[in-house]
Amino acid sequence: MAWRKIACSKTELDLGVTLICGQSFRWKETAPGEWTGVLKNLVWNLKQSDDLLFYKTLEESPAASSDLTQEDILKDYFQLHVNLSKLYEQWSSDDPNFKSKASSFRGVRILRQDPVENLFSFICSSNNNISRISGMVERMCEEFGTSLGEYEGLHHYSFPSIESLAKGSVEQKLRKLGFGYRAKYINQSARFIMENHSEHWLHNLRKLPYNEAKSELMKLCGVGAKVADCVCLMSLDKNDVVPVDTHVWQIAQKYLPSLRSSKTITPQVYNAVGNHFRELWGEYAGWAHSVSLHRIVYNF
DNA sequence: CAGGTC
DNA sequence: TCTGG
Repeated sequence: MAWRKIACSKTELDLGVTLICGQSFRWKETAPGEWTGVLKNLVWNLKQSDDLLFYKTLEESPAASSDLTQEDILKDYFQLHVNLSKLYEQWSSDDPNFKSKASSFRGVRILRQDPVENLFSFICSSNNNISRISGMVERMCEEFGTSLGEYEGLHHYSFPSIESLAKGSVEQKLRKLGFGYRAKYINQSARFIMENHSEHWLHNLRKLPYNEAKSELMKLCGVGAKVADCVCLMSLDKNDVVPVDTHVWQIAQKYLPSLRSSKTITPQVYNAVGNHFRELWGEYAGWAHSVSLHRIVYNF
C-alpha cells in the first residue's frame, strides 16, 4: 500500500523523539526513520520529512473505527491542533531555564493515548527502566491481546482489554513473563475496574476535573500519584499536569533550592514540585515537562 | 539502581 | 518488593 501524507512541520512534530521518549512503549524503529506500531487496532508505519508526515496501515480501517478517517486518527493521536511552536515561545519567554536548556529540542509532543494502554503500561513503569518496560508491555500484548497480523516478519497484537486482564489466571501468567510484583497490580486493578465500573470507565475520566480523575485512578492497586499523573497527562487531556519522577525531582532542585533538604519525594514535596512547574509553564505545563525531561533522560 | 507503590 | 544491567 502506498504512503499517504499530512502536512506537518518537523518543528511541530519530531516523530522519533516523540514516539520513543517514554510515553508509549510500543513503537519500534523498523527502518532508519521509519516507525511501526499499533494504534486503534491497526498496524501503522510512520515516517516524516521536513514538512510532511507519511503514514500507511497494514489493513484498511475495520468497521469499528470507520467513523474516523486514518488521517483523523493520527491528528488526534499527535494532537496536531496544538500549536507547539507557539508554546515553545511562551515557555521560553516565561522561563529562562527552558529557553537555554530545552528550547532547541523541537517537536517533542505529548501523545493523546488510549487510557487503557496508558494505565496498564505505566503500572509496569514503577521502579523500572524504559527498555524493560517495553519488553514487558510487548509480552503482555502477545499473551492477552488479539492478533492484528504480520508485517515484515513481525507479529502485531492489540493492547489487551481490561476484561482479559481481569481473569483469574492473569497474575500467574504475568509473573512467568517477568512482571514481578507488578503482575498482581495489573490483575487487581483490572478486576477492580470490571467489578466496580466498566470497560469504558477510564475513557469517561476525560470528562472529570483533574483532581477527581486523579483520586479515582489512585484507588487502583499499583497506581500512586506519579502513575496517576502520567495517565491524566497522556490520555485524559489534563495538559497542565507535571508527573514528578526522579528526573523531574533532579530538575526541580535547580528551580527550587528550598526543597533541596528533602531526601525523598514526600507527598508534600510531590505537590510542591508539580504546582511549581504548573504555575511556571501554564496551561500546557505537562508538555513543557516532557521536553525538559527528554533532555535529561537522553543527556543531549 | 532503574521515570514508585503498598 | 520483582528483575535485568
